[in-house]
Amino acid sequence: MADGSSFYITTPIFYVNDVPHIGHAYTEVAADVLARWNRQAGRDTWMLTGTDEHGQKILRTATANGVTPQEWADKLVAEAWKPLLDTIDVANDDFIRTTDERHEANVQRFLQKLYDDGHIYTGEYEGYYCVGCEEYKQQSELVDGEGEYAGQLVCAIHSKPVELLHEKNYFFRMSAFADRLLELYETRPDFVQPESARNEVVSFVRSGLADLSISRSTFDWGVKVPWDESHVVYVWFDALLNYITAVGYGQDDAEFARRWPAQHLVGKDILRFHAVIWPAMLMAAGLEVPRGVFGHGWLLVGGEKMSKSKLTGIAPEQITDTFGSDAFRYYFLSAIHFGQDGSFSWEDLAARYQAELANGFGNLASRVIAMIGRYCDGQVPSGEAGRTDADAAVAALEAEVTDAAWRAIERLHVHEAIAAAWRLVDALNGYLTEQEPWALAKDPAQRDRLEAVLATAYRGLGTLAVLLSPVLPKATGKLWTALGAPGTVQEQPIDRAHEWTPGSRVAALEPLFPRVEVAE
RNA sequence: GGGGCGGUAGCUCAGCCGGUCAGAGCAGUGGACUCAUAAUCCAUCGGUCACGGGUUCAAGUCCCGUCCGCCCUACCA
Repeated sequence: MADGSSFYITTPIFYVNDVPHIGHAYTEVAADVLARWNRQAGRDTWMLTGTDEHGQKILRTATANGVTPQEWADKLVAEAWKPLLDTIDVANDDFIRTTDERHEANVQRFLQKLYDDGHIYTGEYEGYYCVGCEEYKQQSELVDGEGEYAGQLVCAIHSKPVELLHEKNYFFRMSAFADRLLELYETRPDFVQPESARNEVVSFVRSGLADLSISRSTFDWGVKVPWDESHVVYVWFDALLNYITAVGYGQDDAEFARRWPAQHLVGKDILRFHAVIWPAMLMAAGLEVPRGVFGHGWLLVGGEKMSKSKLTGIAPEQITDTFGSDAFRYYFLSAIHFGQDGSFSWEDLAARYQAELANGFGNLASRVIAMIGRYCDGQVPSGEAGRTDADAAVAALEAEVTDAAWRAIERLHVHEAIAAAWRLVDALNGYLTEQEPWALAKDPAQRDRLEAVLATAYRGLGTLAVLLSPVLPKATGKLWTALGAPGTVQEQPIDRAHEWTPGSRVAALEPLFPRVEVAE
């Protein structure tokens, strides 16, 4: 079970040039559920998210829009990225921007230390640079252009011409850390999850690591290299450091010691930055490597990957406007095996909303609350006198799923945790059908049994409220109120969900997941 | 070119070291029930397990090849 230990979880910081789509929201929601769950289990929890605001692409976009890059970033943070967190009900503890003073100053501190310790050298770099990708491309990543770009080499991802750049750069001796990285993957097999992601990382590092160019001098929108202000720090090197600058690196040792190391959650497309470059940077600085890096899958829409670069995304509001934030959270975290790619479709979303949330959980809550209102005048019965083995079985299941869910969360298997809780939803619906409290209510002689059945259902419902509160914070909050239970549902120890304290009276409950009329 | 992953009921997916492995959920169909959001519960229809070979007493489950989708990673220019 949980102790008071620290749990620090991060999402990637969003590149402000993008428009939020459900892929971004998926990562956020996953991190948020893990954070809420750990927090509710008594761990000293911290969830960080934020924005990545430097780099040539943002400079160019801002210029094209006639504003400074800072103004551009401010606008997008205020109008797109922070609102996204509200849209999907994310309760992050902090939001870092790479333009924050606390970040920039300590990126410089970090870099200076690496420089002083001999991990950085001056070199010459020539290569094809894709502005869209913010990185130099290998020949294999380029294709011949078509149409207006015929005859030129273009980036395979962006289909835009690359530029041949030749610049003096500062290089990070990443190659020196290959052996230590391999040892890390070896001794901590769960450092990179899932297994498939780990295998790719290992084979990548085994094939040899090159040093990393970490500065740019062709533009100036970035953190200045402290010993050479004609250079700015490479945007990825800058961005990765947010995970430590946000928790006190360089300026609050106590806070840093309390939080670090973090569990990182990333899309598998940026796994390498987090599982190779980032640990190497930390090793060079003499800091602890992350607790782990989990690379989740992509959301497939119509069989195709949703793309950050191609802006083929679906906006989260399209879903939450109709189904609500709880349904958004539930759908993506339960329907998709966390770590694997998952198919999204409106049909599937609507079907699961209806079958699982409305008819399964929501209706269960309605019928139990309604029966206590009707048969017990709203008084929560103790039910002690009429218990049978059936009630003991439900109680045992509550304990079992509570335990199973928590074990799943500890392994970051969110979908398993939800599935465990859902076993209780199904069991309670079945229990009610078998026990037929509505029939018991017609016979005064069965009064004790009726109260026992309703008490058992009531208890089970409360356990569900606690267990599902990280995933369905809004609905379980309403349910908690209807149950008349003391305090808030978020205050209940989730690793002992089945031990919640019942209330004395139930209150009316509106449908938690109203039926949705679906177009098409 | 190498490496890896996937192709199982209409849909989304489980099936570890070969022997009730042909499954689950949803959808569909039939029935029961009425506390509840026309809900719930029970039963049931449904698959040549991508394709072709092979190993074996026995293969979605191992081997070889082919096709399709995807990921990682080279080389030549």
